[in-house]
Amino acid sequence: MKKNQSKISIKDIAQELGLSITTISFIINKKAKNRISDEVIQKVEAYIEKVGYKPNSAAQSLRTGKTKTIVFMVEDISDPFFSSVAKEMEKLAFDSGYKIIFCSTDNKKSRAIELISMFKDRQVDAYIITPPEDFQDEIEQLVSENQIVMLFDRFYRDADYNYVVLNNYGSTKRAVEYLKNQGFKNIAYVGLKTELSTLTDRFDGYKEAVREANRENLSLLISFDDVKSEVGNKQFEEFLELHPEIDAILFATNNLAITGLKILKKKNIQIPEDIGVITFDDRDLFELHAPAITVMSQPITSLAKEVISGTLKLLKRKHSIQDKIQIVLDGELIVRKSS
Amino acid sequence: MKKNQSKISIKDIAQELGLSITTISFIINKKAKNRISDEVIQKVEAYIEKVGYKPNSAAQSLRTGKTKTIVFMVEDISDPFFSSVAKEMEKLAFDSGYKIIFCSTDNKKSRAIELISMFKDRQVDAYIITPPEDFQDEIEQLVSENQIVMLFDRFYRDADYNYVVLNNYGSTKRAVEYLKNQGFKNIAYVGLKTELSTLTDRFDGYKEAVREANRENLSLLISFDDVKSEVGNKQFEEFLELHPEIDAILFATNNLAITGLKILKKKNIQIPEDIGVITFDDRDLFELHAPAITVMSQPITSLAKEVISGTLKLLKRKHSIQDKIQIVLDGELIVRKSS
DNA sequence: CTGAAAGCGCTTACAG
DNA sequence: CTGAAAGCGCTTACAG
Repeated sequence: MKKNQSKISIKDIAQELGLSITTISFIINKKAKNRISDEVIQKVEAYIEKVGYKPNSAAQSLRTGKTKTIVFMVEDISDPFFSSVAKEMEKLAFDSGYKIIFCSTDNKKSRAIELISMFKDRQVDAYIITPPEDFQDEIEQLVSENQIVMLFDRFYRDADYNYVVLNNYGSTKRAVEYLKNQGFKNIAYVGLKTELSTLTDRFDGYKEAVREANRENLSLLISFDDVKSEVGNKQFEEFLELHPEIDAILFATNNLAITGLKILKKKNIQIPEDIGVITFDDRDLFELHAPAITVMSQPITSLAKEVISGTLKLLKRKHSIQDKIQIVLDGELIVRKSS
Repeated sequence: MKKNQSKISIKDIAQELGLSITTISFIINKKAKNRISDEVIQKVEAYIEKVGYKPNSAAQSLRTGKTKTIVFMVEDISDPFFSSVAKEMEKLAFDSGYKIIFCSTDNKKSRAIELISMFKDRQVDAYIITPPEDFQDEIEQLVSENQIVMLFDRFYRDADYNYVVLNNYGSTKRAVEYLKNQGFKNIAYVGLKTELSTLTDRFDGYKEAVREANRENLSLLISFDDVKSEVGNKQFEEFLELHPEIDAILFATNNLAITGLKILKKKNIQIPEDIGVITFDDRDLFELHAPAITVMSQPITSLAKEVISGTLKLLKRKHSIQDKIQIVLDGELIVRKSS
């Protein structure tokens, strides 16, 4: 009883009970129905329970080629949006017997390539990927190797992959229309200079909304790497000075909003009296801010559920040539004082 | 060239080059020195490079008993403190050939037990654990099974395990002394009702600091589960009403501070005029808050580095009976407007 | 209803 | 300096 339990193998059990390893294996894998007598099943299951036997997963992987592992490659696991999704996903995956390995690309293509190459050695069963810029060739390569790939947060409009994303276009349009209905006239958009669908869709949604309202397109696009730097701060300041007519701003990401709020505070601009504010992604920061910030919140739990259930569905499929899983969810507008 | 590269095995290479798999294996594992001729080594390495061969990790694991996997069991991966540490750890571990699996216990003992049992099947090489309450027996069990265990963020003062933690006692004492020097008289402590060393050490540091200053112990301890609920809010409000003399508050965790700041705002209490504020853990929220909040920040990068380098050191050891790795790091006081 | 045996892809003690 | 072979712990096609 005091022996190291991880040393018990199927062979030990077979020997102990006077059965073959075949029989034990069938019972463990629930493939015993109509093959093994109930009496034997009972005896084996009781024994397994008693000694706390757990199959060696390395041996199973070697034999079956499956590792029961899913990689979740995000932009940045310390970003509250991704870490919240990760937490929800983790539990769902564990409950289905899969473990998840998280990794961050920092939106760097080179890092993402490194990571994928590393995980190929480890033979993971599926990839959930938040691709960085200019990454479609790598995704295509992975798919062509018959790997299971699920895109998350961003996708490629012209390609037929599996994905779970927000309705960025519609959610942004809705946010702008809300600001318009609140009486704001000159609504600006502060976004990222990037080809990622998440951001281009948001920008398109904004442009369409102002076009429909016959208003001017007042937009500033900042490079990803500049957002948290002085360069980004300066660009935003200059943008405000160049367009004194702006009376509301839609920030396309929570990091942009944080940068923007700092500058607005520094310039002593009152929210919402001088400028109304709304941003993507809810964070407790926005709720606690004075004034509290209106947000277009992403449905974290639903996104996580769709990603995992979609990926598990793909893992169960026999052929990869079936329909793609393509899910688009709407954001939720949470109105606070800033607008 | 277009063949599925994951199908290449050591056997294929041996056959192709007219060598034995032994030779190939030695070269792959850098054990070829003084055994294999340089000429052969060169030839094999070139071929491996050319075909992009990667060893099958399941087979390696089965053979060696090592999985090159580390589990990092945190309280909550969506908490900014843990996700920031996780991100730093991830890179360091990957660079050493280890992958990390994150999981959250939500400070629930039952969940933590489930997770450990699950990872035992997977035979991970090491456990980095942020134990929930009343978990010492489980840690002891794991250690007695010769598993590699590294405690993080919290530890057991009376037991000799490996750990990397903050100097919670000293850092809290320093924070209180700073408030005292700023002229605050009645400094309150808002903490958690728990036996976790992190929190008891912080509370002890506070108590010692007020004792030395001949001031009263003004403290409120809230249950972990109540922090983000109405119960916690009410407890904090009542505490303030009961002690109108309080002119400064030290929050022991960032979540407590968020709750507290919401209430202070609601009650229209001015910071720092009416009450000075300082909290543990830095978050951009605190920097952006009006006024910006003074924090006792944890050295995320150093903590992550110590945890990983310590764990890797343990993994390299032959005998588990050597000295424990026990690291204590100081917090950094970042002074802002709130104090 | 049950079992003997091959084989997944490695590592390494042993032999030469 | 190089190789034949055992064995890690499973799963499963095949035989009875």
